[in-house]
Amino acid sequence: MGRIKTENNSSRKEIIVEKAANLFKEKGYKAASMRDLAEVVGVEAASLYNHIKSKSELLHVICLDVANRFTNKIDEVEAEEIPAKEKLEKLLRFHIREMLNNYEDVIVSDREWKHLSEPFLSNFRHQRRTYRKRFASIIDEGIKKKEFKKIDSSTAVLIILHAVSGIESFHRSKQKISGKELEENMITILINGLAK
Amino acid sequence: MGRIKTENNSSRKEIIVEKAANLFKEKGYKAASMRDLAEVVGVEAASLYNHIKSKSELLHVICLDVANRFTNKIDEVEAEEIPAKEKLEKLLRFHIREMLNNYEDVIVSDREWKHLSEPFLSNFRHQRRTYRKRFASIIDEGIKKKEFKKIDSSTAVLIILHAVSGIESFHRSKQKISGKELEENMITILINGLAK
DNA sequence: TTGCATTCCTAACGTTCGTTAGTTATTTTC
DNA sequence: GAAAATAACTAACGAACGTTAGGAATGCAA
Repeated sequence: MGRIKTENNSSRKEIIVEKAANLFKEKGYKAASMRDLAEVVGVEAASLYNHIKSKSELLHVICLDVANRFTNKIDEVEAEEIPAKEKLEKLLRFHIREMLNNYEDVIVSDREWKHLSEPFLSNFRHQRRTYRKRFASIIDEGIKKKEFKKIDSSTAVLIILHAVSGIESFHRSKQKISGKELEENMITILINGLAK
Repeated sequence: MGRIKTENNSSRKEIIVEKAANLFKEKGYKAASMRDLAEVVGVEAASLYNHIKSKSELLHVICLDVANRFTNKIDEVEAEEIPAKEKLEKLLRFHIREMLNNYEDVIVSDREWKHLSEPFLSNFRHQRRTYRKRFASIIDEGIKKKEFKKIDSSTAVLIILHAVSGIESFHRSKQKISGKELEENMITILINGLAK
């Protein structure tokens, strides 16, 4: 009867959530069963319920954590008194680094949030919408101050956020370039464009 | 005992596939049940099996059709003798228009292909990889001819393809701008960048 | 209008799912 | 080292799933 190994000051629940994020990313929330998760954790399925309330709680914890990370960052960036272009770059670099380092939760949050149960679904939708509006405001600010071209800011947000989420494929591919190179490439393309 | 209405020369199977694409897009492949689909089609679940072999066949038909549409287009574009920049723009506009007009299948194919069963999964993976390589080659060609900046072409492909898939959120939002405007905005941002 | 193919229905199958109950083993606390 | 708390186990539940079997209704060709 081997127990869950609890190392690095992390509780058993935290370990389960971490393994769940990995599993949800790999198979999708619906396709990942509690028995799958149990096997990865090294325990019987029923034992998981000593640490968590339900499968949906796992998704909720993951999504909430990701949402809070990005909300905190945009709070921080908005407060700085720097040009909009720098604000955008800081935010963009944060997105890229999150996708390079903590990508499992981010991908799950991005892709599986629809399966959240109420009231968390409504909360998440609201937080997401608010975040995008604040992001668009930064771009609008840059347009007003002639730092950016006159484009539709919500389209720009849409492009940026989805472009970043494409870093997932980078993880799967035989990475010919480093994370740092990827970051610089993305910044260049998105801010300065492909054309010479 | 109401039959499936078969209008516009489309067979009953085609109608089922169409409704399935819509349902898979809305709920995800795994979360969408055959009973859900039956309800949308207006029939009992078992009746669907007079027209299709299995649930997974539906996904397979959708993904294969999308993959073929894009493969045909890149065949066409590659054959033209025009600058790489124009090839890219043509391809990009095709992606955008597909996402504006036939987006349901495209989204499902993009997001749910992992649930394909063998050998279709391997085939799809191969076709996808090949497509991206050909796409990257067009960009590399542009770099060599000084039409584009010196960037990593596979990163550029990654950004472009995922940026386009973000058009899905555009469908959901109260579209303040038109499809045509969206298309021009995306072309501008991706090819010329945000910065002025 | 009869005969045949098609399309639908009801009923049910075997599986897998998330989860609970009750029990046993391990760790922590004093 | 006994008592209490924690975390694992086995067994099983009811529900939902994809799918099949077999029969009834419908549409089409003669």
